[in-house]
Amino acid sequence: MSNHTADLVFDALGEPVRRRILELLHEGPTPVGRLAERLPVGRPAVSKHLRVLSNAGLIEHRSIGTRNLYVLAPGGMAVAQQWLVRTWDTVLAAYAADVSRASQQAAQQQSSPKHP
Amino acid sequence: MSNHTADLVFDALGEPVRRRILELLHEGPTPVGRLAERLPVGRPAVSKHLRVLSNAGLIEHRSIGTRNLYVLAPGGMAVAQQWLVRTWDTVLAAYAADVSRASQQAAQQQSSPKHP
DNA sequence: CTGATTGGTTGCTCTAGAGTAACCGTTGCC
DNA sequence: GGCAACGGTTACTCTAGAGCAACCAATCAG
Repeated sequence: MSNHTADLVFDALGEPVRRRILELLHEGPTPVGRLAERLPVGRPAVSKHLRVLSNAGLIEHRSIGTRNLYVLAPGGMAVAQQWLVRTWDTVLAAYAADVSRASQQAAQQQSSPKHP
Repeated sequence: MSNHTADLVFDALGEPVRRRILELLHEGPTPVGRLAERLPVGRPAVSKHLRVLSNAGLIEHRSIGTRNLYVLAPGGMAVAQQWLVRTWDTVLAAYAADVSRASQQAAQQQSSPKHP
């Protein structure tokens, strides 16, 4: 399924510089040199980050001559949001119920089904 | 601002073990020992990950005697979704498609650039 | 009180990966 | 053709952090 894709996406989003790259790309298509100018890292590091982001489906690149313009791609964000919603789905639905039930369990302190 | 909070959230989500913890907590409140049993790491590592997740607002913990039950918290997910939507706002406008609607449009087999 | 269980913390090792410098390939312009 | 500019890749170093073993603190049962 898209589980491994979610792994790639969140692993890519787990780095601050990569998030900054995405924020910079939010302004529009940008070549690598421009990104490196506005980032506290060099161009090789930016290239690596761009490769990771592209592999995760978060950005796309189009080669125009000797220049590569990078743009945001919606696929990665869709995967991330789907994972977030899927993980928190039942929690958001039954959040209040879990809270009150946990309080009752705290008072009773039972239901300890453990197995070696 | 909520920007540093987003940094905390995505940094917490950037680790595979932490994402597994969140998936396990999706099933309901769970103590630390139970998490360590189902994870490929020991209890000290789980404790550290739980601290990071709690610091990011992704989980909450409830001390019941000598047992600590951990549950998912909705605050962290809200921050993550807000950051995602904010970053991809322009892109979503450019593609003129919502995320959930993109799936339906993909089902209708429109000639749009899609990828697995 | 004593023993047992659960959870958290500390000190330590070790690996993944982030960053850089140097080099190479390609394209565009004269 | 020759030259400059832009990007990507490789080899290498170095640091952040993930993991574990051991120990400590707190709680409940008898």
